[in-house]
Amino acid sequence: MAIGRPSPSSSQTPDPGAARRTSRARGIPEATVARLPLYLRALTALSERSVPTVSSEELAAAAGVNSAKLRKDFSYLGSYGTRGVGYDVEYLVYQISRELGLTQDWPVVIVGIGNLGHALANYGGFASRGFRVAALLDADPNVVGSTAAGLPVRHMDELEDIVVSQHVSIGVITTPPGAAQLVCDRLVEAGVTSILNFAPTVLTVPDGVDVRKVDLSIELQILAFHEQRKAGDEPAGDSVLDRAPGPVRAAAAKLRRAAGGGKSAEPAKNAPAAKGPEDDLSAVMPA
Amino acid sequence: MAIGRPSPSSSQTPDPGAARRTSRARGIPEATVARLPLYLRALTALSERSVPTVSSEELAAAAGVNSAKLRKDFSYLGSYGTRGVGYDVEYLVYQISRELGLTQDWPVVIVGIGNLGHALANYGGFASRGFRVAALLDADPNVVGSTAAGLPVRHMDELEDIVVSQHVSIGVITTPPGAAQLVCDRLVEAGVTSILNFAPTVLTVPDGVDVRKVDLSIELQILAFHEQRKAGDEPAGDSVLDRAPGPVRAAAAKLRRAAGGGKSAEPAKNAPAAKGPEDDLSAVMPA
DNA sequence: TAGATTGTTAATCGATTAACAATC
DNA sequence: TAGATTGTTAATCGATTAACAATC
Repeated sequence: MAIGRPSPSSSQTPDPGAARRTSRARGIPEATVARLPLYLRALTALSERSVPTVSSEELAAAAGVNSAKLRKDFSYLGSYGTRGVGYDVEYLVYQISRELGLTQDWPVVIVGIGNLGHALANYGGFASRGFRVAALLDADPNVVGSTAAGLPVRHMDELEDIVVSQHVSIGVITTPPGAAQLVCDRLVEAGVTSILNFAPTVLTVPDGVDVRKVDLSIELQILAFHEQRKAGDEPAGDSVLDRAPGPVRAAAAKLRRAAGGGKSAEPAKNAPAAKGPEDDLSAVMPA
Repeated sequence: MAIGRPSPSSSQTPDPGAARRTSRARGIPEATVARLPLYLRALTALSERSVPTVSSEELAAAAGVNSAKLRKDFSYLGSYGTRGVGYDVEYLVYQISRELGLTQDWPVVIVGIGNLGHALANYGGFASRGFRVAALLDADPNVVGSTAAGLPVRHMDELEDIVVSQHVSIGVITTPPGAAQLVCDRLVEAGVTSILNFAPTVLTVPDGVDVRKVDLSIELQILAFHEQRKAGDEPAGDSVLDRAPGPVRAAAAKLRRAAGGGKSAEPAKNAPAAKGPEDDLSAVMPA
C-alpha cells in the first residue's frame, strides 16, 4: 500500500515508499498535510473565542503562512468556504480534524521513560486531539513500577502484549540511540505502523511503516548554519583562505592523496589512513 | 539582513525573509542544509570506528538518503571526494562542520525549565557539537535556584544581562504556549537572532531572526493522517457519504448559509453565528 | 589498463505564488 | 448592485533523480 514518502523530516531506508509522491488517496500533497495541523490549531483558538467565520487572510496570518497557500491547501480538501464571506470556523475544524484522522482515538505507546519520555507523557497536547497514552515502557528495573503523568511505567517485556491487545498503531521512541532500532523492530513486529522517533538515529523500517523524527541537535545545527552567515556578512566570502585554515587544508589534501593510494582497484576504504594530521582536524572539532 | 527563508518547519509572519530562496552565501539550498547534520552524524560514527574513506553509496545508506542526492548535496560544498575512491571521512567531517558553523562555540539559553526544559538541559547532543548551555531560565520562583544538569536555574529577570554578557545568539523556548511570544520578544530585543521553539505557538519575529519549531502534536497528527489511510485502504473513497456523516454535513451547510447572511458588506465574521448545530460538530471532535 | 566512483547535467516532479474570474 | 473573498489557473521556483562523462 505504501503511503507517500514519509516526509522530508522522516528517515528510513534509502528511499522506500517512493512510489506515490503526493500522499495520495484523494491526493493531498505532503506539504499541505504538514500544514493542516497548523490551521487546525489556529481554528481551534478562534473556535474557543466563539469566532464564527474567518477569511483566508486572517486565518493565514494566525497560522503564519500566506493566504494564497492556505487557499490552495484548502482546495485539496474541497470547497469549504463561502465567496465574499470566508470559512465557517466550526465546520472547518471538523473537516480538517476528520481529514487528519483525529475524529478517532489513537492509542500511543511511549518507549523510554527518561527525561524526555517523562516530558512527553505529561504533554497536554498529547491527550487532547485524539491521542491517548496507552502505556509507558522502559527497560530499566529502577524505572519500571514508578509512575509518570499518573500512569505506571511498565516493563519492555510487555510491549508486544500491549501493542496487540490495545491495538496500538503509533509508537514514540525516546530511548537512547543505541536501543532505538531494536525497540523499533519490536514495535513494528508487534503491529505498529507509525513511529515518532526522538532518538538521534536513522531507523530502518519495512515498507508501509512511516517514521517521522524529531531531532533537537539537527535543528540547532541548521540554526547555527544561518547564524554563521549573519555574523560575517561580507559579500559572501569565497577566497580559499576563508574556507579552511591553511594548515588544515594542506593536511587534509595530503590525507586525501594518501587515501587515494593508487593502483588498487579496492576502494581506498581498506587503505590504512595516514593517521596523524587528523589530530589537527579534531582539534578544531567539537567533541 | 534576511537569511533565506527560515525553512519549511519554521513559522513566522506570513512570509518574511522571502527574498533569497536558497540559503545563499555560496548558495547552499535549504534542503541540503537540513541534511548536512545527518551526513555529519553518519560520518562521525565512521570516524569513531576509524574508517578512513567512504563511498557516496555507503554514506547515503548510513544517512538514510539515496546516493544521487548525497552527491548533489556535496557538490554544493565543493569537490571533496576522489573519483574511483570515495570521500575521506575526517576531511569531510571537518568540511561539513565548518559549513554548519560548528567549529565555533554557540552559547544557548533555555527558557522554561519544566519537564521538557529539563530534558533538553540534560541532552548530550547539546553539549557536543559546539553548543553550550549558557543559562537556564524560568519565571517560577519555586524553580529558580534549583539545578538542572548541574546548572542553576536563574530568574527571567536576568535574561537580558545573560544574553548580552555571554553573547548568546540562540535561544530555546520551552515555556507554556501563553508565555512563548513574550519570551521570544525579550530574547530578540536582547540580541538573540535564532530561536528554537518547542511551544505550540506561532511566533512573530522581525526580519533577520530565524525561527525553527519542534512540535510533537503536529508530528503525531501527520502520522495519524497516514495511519488513517492505511486502515481503510479502499480504492480511495470519494463518495459524498464518506466525507462526512449526513447530518453533520447538513448542519454545517445550514450554518454556512446562516453565516453567509446576505446584504451586509461586512465580513460575516461579525454575523452572529447560529449556535446550536455546532454542538453536533464538537461532539465528534476531540476535546 | 580496467574498474570504481565522483561530480554534473538535464529531465521531472512537487510546491509556491500572484492574479483573477467566479460568486456570495 | 457593489464589495468582498473564495477557488483555480498558470507561471515560477526549488528539489529530486537517473544517467553518464570525467577521472582517479
